[in-house]
Amino acid sequence: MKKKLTISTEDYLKTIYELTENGESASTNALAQRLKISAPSVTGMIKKLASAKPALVEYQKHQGVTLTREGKRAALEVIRHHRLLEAWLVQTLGYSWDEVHEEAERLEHVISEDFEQRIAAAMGHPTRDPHGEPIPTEDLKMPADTSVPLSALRSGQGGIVTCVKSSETDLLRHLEELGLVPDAEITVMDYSPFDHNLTIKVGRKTTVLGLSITSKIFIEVESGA
Amino acid sequence: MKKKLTISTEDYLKTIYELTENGESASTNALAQRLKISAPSVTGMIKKLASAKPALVEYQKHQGVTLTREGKRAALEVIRHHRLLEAWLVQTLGYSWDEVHEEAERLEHVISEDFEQRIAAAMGHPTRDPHGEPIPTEDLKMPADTSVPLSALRSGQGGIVTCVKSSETDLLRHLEELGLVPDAEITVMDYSPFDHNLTIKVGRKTTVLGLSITSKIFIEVESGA
DNA sequence: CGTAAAATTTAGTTATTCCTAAATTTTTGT
DNA sequence: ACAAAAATTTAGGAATAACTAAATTTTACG
Ligand SMILES: [Mn+2]
Ligand SMILES: [Mn+2]
Ligand SMILES: [Mn+2]
Ligand SMILES: [Mn+2]
Repeated sequence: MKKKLTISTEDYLKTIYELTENGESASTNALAQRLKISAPSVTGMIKKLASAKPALVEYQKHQGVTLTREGKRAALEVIRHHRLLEAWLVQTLGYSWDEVHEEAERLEHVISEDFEQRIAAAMGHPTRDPHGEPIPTEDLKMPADTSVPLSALRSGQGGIVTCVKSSETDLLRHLEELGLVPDAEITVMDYSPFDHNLTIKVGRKTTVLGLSITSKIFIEVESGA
Repeated sequence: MKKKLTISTEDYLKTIYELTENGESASTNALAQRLKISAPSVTGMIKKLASAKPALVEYQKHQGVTLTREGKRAALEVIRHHRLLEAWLVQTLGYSWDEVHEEAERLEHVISEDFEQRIAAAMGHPTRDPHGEPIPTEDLKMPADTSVPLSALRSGQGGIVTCVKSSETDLLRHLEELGLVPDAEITVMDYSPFDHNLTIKVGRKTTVLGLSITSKIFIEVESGA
C-alpha cells in the first residue's frame, strides 16, 4: 500500500503542505517559485500526483492543489525527518541554525524510519527544531501552535519568540546577533503605520525591523502590558 | 571542473573500484550482478562514463573497465563517505555492524563535505569502519593493507582479524557470535584440502568454517608458530 | 462590461537511467 | 579446431522529471 515516493514527489508534497497550512490551496505559480521549477513542470507533476493511486493531491484545473489524507501523511513524514535532522545536526555535530537547512533538505529523503527513531530517542524526542518550528509527532500529527507573526503585534504587546520561519543564512545570522532566537522575550515599543516597521526590545537591545522580517518571526503573546 | 555526479554514477564508480582493487578490470557482468542492474544497462552507462569529460573510466569493448584518475578520485570520495558513515552510525546511534550498510549506502551520496569533516573529527578521524575496512584519508588515499584472506592460511598459522568483507546481515551476526570481529586473535588448527574447510580457534572457541566464509575474513598474519 | 495582464495549461522536447529481446563476440571444452 | 556456452553489445523502448514556446483561462481594473 505504502509506495516509495521519489525525492521529487516528497519535495512537492512538503511544499504543498507548507503552502496550504493557512487553509488555502497551493497555486501552480507558488509551487513553481518555492520549488524552483517551471510552472508547466509543476502542472505536469501535479497531474501525476492527483492521478496516483491512492491520490496524493486533490486538483482541479486553475484551482490549485490540496493534499489528500495520504498526501498529508507523506508530507508530515518528510517534515518530521527534516526538522529532526536539523535538531540533530545542531545538537550533535555543532552546526549552527543557519547552516542546517540545506543538509537536512537532502538527508530528509534518504534516512530510514529506524534512523528517524534513533535520533529522536537520542535527543529525548524534541518537539521543535532549531528555528522553533514544531516537529510532527511519531504518529504524524502536527502539534498545535498558537503563536502569531510579530508583524501582528502593536506597541505594548510582547511575548516569547517561538519560531523563525526562514532558511536564509544571512537573515538567521543577523537575527541571532540581535538575540531574536526561540525563547527570547520581546516587547514591541513602537509601530510605524506607514512602513509597518516595528521597534522591538530584546533584552536590553532595541531594534527596528521591517515587515519582511517581522512577518517571519512568530510570537507566543504573553500580555497586553 | 568537478561536476556533481549522480547517485547512479557514484554507485558505478564505487563498484568498479571494488572490482578492480585486485588489479584486473571490471567485467560488465560482474558490475551488473553487484549493482543489480541488467548487463545491457551497464554497457550503456559504461559508455557514458567513458565518454564523459573528463573521462571517469577507461573502456574497450568486451574488455571490461578500469577507473581513470578522475574516476578513482570520485570512487574514493564515496567510499570514504560510506565507511565514515558506518563508523558514525555505530559509534553515535548504537547501530550494530550488521545494520549499518544499507543506511550508509543511501546517505553516502547526499552528505556534504562539511558533514564528512564533522563526523570524521567527532570520531577522532578513524582509520577503519566497523567491519575493519580501511577508510580513505581526507586527501583520498586508500591506506595500505597487508592482510590476507583467512582462506589462505594453513594449520599453525594465525593472526589478528583486520576486516570482514561482507554486508550480509546474517553472516555478520553469526560471525559476531563466534567472536570473529576485527581485532580478534585467531589460530588455524586444521585444514581440510577437499572442501577447503578451516578449523579456527578464536579465544577458547573452536569452529569449522567453509571457504565462502574464510574468503571474506582478512587476517594480519602474526606468526608461523 | 470588456480588455489587458497574470496565471495556468497544453504541446512538443530533452536528458537520465533503466528494461527486454536479439545479435554478436569471446571463451571453453573436447 | 570448432561448436556450444557464456559474455557482451546493439536495438528499440519505457518511466521520470525537467524544459521552452504557445495557447488558454482566470483575474483585475478602468
Ligand atoms: Mn528536499
Ligand atoms: Mn519517518
Ligand atoms: Mn549507494
Ligand atoms: Mn567527501
